[in-house]
Amino acid sequence: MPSPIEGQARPIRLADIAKAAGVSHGTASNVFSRPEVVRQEVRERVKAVAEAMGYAGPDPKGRLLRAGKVNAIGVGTTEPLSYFFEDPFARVMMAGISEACDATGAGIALVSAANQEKLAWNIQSALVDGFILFCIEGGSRLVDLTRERKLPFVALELGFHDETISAIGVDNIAGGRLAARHLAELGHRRFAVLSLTLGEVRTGFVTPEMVRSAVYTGTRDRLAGYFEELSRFGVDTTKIPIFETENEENSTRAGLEAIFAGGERPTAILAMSDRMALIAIEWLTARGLKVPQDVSIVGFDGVPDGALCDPPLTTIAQPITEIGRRAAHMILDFDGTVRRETMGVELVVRASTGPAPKT
Amino acid sequence: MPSPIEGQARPIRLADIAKAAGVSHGTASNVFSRPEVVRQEVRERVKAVAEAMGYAGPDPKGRLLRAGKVNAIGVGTTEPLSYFFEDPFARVMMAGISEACDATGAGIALVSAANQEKLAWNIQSALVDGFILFCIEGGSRLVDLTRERKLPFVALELGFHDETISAIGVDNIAGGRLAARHLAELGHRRFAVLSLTLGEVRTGFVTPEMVRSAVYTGTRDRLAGYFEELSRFGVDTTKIPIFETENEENSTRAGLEAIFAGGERPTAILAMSDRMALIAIEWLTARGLKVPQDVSIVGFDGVPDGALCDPPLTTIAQPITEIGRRAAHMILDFDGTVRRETMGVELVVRASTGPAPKT
DNA sequence: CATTTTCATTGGATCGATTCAAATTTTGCT
DNA sequence: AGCAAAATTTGAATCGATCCAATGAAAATG
Repeated sequence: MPSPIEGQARPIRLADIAKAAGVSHGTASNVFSRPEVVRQEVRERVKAVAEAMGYAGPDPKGRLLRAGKVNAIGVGTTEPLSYFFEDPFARVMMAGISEACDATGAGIALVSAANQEKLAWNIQSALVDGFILFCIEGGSRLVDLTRERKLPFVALELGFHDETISAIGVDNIAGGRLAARHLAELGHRRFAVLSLTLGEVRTGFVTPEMVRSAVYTGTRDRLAGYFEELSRFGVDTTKIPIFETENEENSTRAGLEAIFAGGERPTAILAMSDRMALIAIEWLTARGLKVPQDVSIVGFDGVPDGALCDPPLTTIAQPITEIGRRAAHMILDFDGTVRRETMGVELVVRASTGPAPKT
Repeated sequence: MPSPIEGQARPIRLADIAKAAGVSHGTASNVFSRPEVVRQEVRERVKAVAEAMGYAGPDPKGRLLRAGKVNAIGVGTTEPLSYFFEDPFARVMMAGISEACDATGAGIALVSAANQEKLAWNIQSALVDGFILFCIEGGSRLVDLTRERKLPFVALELGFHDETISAIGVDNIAGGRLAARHLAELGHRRFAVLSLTLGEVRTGFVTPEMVRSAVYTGTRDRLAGYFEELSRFGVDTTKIPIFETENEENSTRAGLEAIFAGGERPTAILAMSDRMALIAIEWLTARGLKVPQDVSIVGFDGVPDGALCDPPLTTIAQPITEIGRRAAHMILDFDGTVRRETMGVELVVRASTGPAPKT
């Protein structure tokens, strides 16, 4: 007798149905994929046989090989998979990607890996038509791996000097300037920067030397924007402490400790991500420093959380959803060309910035 | 002439490499998938040829057919894809699923569709080893479609009388009782219920008749839990208004309008989801009613947002992450058996509930 | 030197479908 | 009935790999 759990006796194939129904593979195939070309009587007979034999329908694995197209786009990162559901920036981006995929009926495959080997394998074996890459830390390795697949792909953040790959990002220099100008106009003259990674993952204060050799041009550009603008206001930018974090709690806190340990405390913090800015607000508040009365903070990204925290965060907003949408369309409507798009950013003034304290 | 963008001249196959390198396709295959069995000299030659010809590596499409296993689990819903990144409940669940997938190196494929036909096609053609189904509205159709695939699948929420499908859910009756007892003990006697869907999607007040014929036993059980417990406190449950919503803003607001339009206003609201509870808090506050001084609210789910809102939400917490983890493992370690797991729930008292107002 | 082991390589079979030119059957018309 | 046109059906080829039994070559053993 068949075992209680059906399915371990090798699954039924289309060929089995064809034989049982006394038709050719071709006809059997047509019954499922182009029913209109087969005579009704035959169609019904084949369907009945399929039903009776417990056929699961044409196996997508087989179809795929023939058809060539998966109809899914892969989204890759070196972070764990939960990043997609927990990080506010990633979530908004994914919402944009989802929108485009929903509209065309494409699926989304999330690809990630804790360790390097698995990452390689996962990228190499992902069943997708193209990739969208979240280039955070480890981004260049991710890009190299993906390039191997010879599938279309887009890097989010144009943080690469490599002009041969498609990418969508924002005007980081303009964003940096906007943030800096806002603070300078409020009278601030003593600053500190919470920076994203410049190259290899590390943590700590950054020297001008390191800035020059930065791998991530995105980080470098934001910094350049900050400094260009501050120079105009007569600020000596060489004195500004820059602390590189891993854009998470521990290293950001460490950075704040280090920055506020010095004698000349800043009255304004330029954070390269809302995430860090939010952590900074919390840290400062817990330390008894008022935001913005004692210290002003400007973030970068424009994630929804920034509007909800206390005080609401002044930030440089990226059109995150739109970037996601466009990235997805680049893959979905891939035409073989390399595209590099730079989106504009916007200063959103909320309550985390105020006039410099008079001292 | 070859176009400027490489790749449209039919991609290179393993067989091409084999021929060019003068080895059999068997050996060529081994070079990539079991390099240790081929002599170093040969291995290097083949790799060099592959490199020179711009071979992208063994195509997963081909490998898949042979190997049979995709190494990815599909997560299905009838909501749009963005649901996974925006809904707080779904996000926590996905985090649990992600954790399990990360640990085993599996990928996640998100499957959804706006319209019915696409849903069918997407489920039918998803390249996955099994499915986890978010059974919100339209759940039964989703289950039927998935069953056709004859792949392992798990329904989240045991909201189905059908005992032949694997499912993980919570003890809804116990949850209902916990919520009701908490409020009753605070002295409340006038209640209203914001309910999830009972069957077909609709909105409006619910009759006892409809409750009896509910398709979603999850909804029915929560209701049963509420009422059983309230009866013990001498509350006439037949007088309690039950408003069925679509678990989103508009219908929940409509429900509140309807409930508070009546003469006898409730002093306590039993919401079957934190989402509705949160909307209710906002609605009441905007109306000048104080939570919990005028109206107490208990949610259901235990999403993180509930702890952050004002006032923080008292709720029945499900072990959401754990449910996600287990669901993923059911697919990943599928052993052919049907499993139905019921998880416990917990009353989390925060500030949205307080003593009944003395009238 | 003959014989057994070990190591590499080969090439055919297979995974499960779709496609398409050719063959066959039906239908339509005179 | 006779014949062209239309509608169905067939079966071989293809998609791109992996697997494995058989074969051949080289190394180890008696």
